[in-house]
Amino acid sequence: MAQKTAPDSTRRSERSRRAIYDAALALVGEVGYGKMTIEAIAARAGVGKQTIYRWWPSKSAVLLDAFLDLSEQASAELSAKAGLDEVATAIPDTGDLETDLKYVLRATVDEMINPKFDAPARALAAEGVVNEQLGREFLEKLLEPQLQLYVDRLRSAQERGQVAAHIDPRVALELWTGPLAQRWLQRVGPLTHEYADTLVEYALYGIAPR
Amino acid sequence: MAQKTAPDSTRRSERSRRAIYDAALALVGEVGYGKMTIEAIAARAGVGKQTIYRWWPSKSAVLLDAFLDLSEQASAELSAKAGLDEVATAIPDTGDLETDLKYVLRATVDEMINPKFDAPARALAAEGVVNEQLGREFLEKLLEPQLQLYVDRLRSAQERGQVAAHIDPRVALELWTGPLAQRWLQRVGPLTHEYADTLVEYALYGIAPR
Amino acid sequence: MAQKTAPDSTRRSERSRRAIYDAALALVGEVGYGKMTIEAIAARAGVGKQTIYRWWPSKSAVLLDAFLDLSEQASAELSAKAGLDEVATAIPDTGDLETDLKYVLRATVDEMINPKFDAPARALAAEGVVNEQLGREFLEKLLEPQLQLYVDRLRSAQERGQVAAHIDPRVALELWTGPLAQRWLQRVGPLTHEYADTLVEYALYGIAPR
Amino acid sequence: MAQKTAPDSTRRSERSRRAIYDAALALVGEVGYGKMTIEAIAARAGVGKQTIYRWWPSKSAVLLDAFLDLSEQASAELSAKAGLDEVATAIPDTGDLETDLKYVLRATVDEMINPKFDAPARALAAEGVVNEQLGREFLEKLLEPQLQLYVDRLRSAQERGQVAAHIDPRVALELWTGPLAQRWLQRVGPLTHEYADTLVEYALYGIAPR
DNA sequence: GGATAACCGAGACGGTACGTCAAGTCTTACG
DNA sequence: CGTAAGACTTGACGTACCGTCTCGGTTATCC
Repeated sequence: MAQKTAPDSTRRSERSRRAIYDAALALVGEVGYGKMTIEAIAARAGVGKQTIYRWWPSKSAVLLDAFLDLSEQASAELSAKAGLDEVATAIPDTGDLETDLKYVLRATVDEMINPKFDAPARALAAEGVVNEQLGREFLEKLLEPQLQLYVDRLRSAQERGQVAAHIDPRVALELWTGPLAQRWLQRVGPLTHEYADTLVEYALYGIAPR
Repeated sequence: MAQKTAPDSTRRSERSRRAIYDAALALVGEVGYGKMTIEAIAARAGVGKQTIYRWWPSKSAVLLDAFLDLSEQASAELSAKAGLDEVATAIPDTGDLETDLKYVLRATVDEMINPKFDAPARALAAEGVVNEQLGREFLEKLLEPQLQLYVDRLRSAQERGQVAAHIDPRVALELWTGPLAQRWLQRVGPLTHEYADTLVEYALYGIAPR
Repeated sequence: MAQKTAPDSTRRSERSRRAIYDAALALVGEVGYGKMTIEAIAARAGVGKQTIYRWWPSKSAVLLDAFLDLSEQASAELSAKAGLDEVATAIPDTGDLETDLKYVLRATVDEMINPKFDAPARALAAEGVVNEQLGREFLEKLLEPQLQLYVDRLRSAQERGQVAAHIDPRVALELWTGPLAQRWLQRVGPLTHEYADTLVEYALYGIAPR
Repeated sequence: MAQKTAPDSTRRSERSRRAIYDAALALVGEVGYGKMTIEAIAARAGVGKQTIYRWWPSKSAVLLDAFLDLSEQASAELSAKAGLDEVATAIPDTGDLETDLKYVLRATVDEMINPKFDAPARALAAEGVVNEQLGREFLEKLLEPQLQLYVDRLRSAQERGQVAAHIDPRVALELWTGPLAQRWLQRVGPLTHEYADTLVEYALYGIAPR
């Protein structure tokens, strides 16, 4: 375990961490990931470069943490606004799978379009494509939990006979997450609520005549 | 006109271009896109840096051209091996859509797994996520032609009543290209022939009980 | 009174001070003055950085004190070994100036050659050349007392008629301290006992034919 | 010969070199050697840092070259002013050693007092004390040639019987260069023309009664 | 004998400069 | 004129220390 004597996190400056997150998110939006530099983050955050290097191994790691923090805050806010005590952690289950999926997918589209999320998420996704280590972290911490919600919802639908018994939920969910991701990241087509609806219908009933 | 007196492409050195392509593809495989530098390409190709800057605006542009060149060569070779006079430009049409799609998707999986293609394609895809200009070019020159083949094949199937009339082929094809791309780029799950087959089945017949 | 509430020296840790001296002297010998850092001294001495900054204003001040301490110890030791109660504070006065000077200069050469003294003394001398404040302190605390001994001895010789009456002792002594210092610091030539002897002879009798 | 493929000096930018010399000399005077940084030299010279690192291994090496250049210019100017075709390369030889030495030593004192020379020369001397490699270069390129002039002049005097035959000129000259250097570098006393004269007299005729 | 103020070790912090790398531009000499 | 070579300015990299600033934890008097 030849670690470089890891820093003592109890003495960490909370104010610096917040400032770094804010600076990173602001910069990735303003100049893009490629031109975002650690020096610029440090300068904008009013922080020494070393303070960044002490706690993160790379630019992408900073941005990942900043984005995770942003996501947490955002979902906490959302839940608070909805008057809930706890953070919402599931896809709605009205009993009607099609309706529920369309609802969630429309929300997903909205998020993908929101520049506040788009810029950092896109940057992280891109970096993850090429940097396996980051990709796995991105997957594990952000994507996987979301995907699991679909798995749960699909199982519930299966129990009610709304999804065929032989279907593997883990594969099925990719019928809509895959296309959405592709339109988002590769700009293969416009990202609209209508598209989301169509996707749900095609996925549920197939494209072959019934 | 403030154009920088564009270079005269008739006097361009073919040998240099080839060497640059080879160097770029080799380097992206060896050190990855992020650590691939123009200087290294020039050095490895035995070429002056200016020769690269004269003909391409950026690292990603070089790699895109190199990869396009590689793709052309590869498909030419493939066609030649198959004893054909021309390059294959269509998805097989045996009359059975399911079989044909499975065939093509398995081939796609094989390509995605082949490191010779994976490294540069992945790098370009990643860069395209974040660099809109490059992304559009990547889409237009590489993805779109492939997608169009699916559109054609789906229309043919529609005519034969194997795909419901109300289905939009342009959206339908994303039911499999999307998930495949997601597994490839985001490592959401393993990329296998079985997965490709399952995808085709789900897409064709839906996940709801028939 | 904008004094920073000077620290209370009665509560000062003797053990820390000693450890700092030892560390400073060891380091200047091992890595040289330029590469000796306050952090390294603190680490090697097992001391917090603040403990150094509390008591000294700069790296050179630490080293100066460390060296003064070393000198005191050394001359105390020397005197003890000679069975004296007090520290020797004068140049021997056998009545023969030439002999006495040669004796002292040979001892000086020996000290200049001893690496234990050479490393820190050289570092301090160098720093003093460029840092007037330190230079003056070095001069006042180390050089001047030594030089005064020569003045005293020369006056004694003058009284006995061994040195011409019109000679200014304060200048005369530089006839040998100057050359010795130059050979030591600027490596203008080898530092040997023979050289010391020659110097004394030339200084006493001049270089013109008598 | 594991050199890092030394740069091609024929393509070197003369303008950059000059600007670097000027900047280094100006800075050493303004902020002192310790606070003079390579970055500041580069900035002041309007030059990239790499251009400095390409041609010199260290701050001291830059300053040494700058000072050598300054010295050359200065002595060329001096000779030109005196209406000479060539650079003066000897100590005057009027036949009277005492006069000639006093003349030269007074000029030396003037130079040591001139801040334009003092700042860089002092810095180099200090660095040379602690950095043997630089010290040797300083000695070889600057000091030694000066000292050799004294050797020549002394030999001439010896032939004429003005210096005793048994005297070693190489040692004798240190009787005045040593003290001068010590007063200059260690501030052991004031540097004046009178001091220079006294030194010559003591050195020539000794301090013992004749 | 318990409070309390200082020093102490440790080390995080905002900074500056380091020496290196590569970007993109410019100049030189060759074919 | 395109080219190989490579010096140039610029700017970011990741590291090392600077000197300042908490943070607990010992001492070490002083009530």
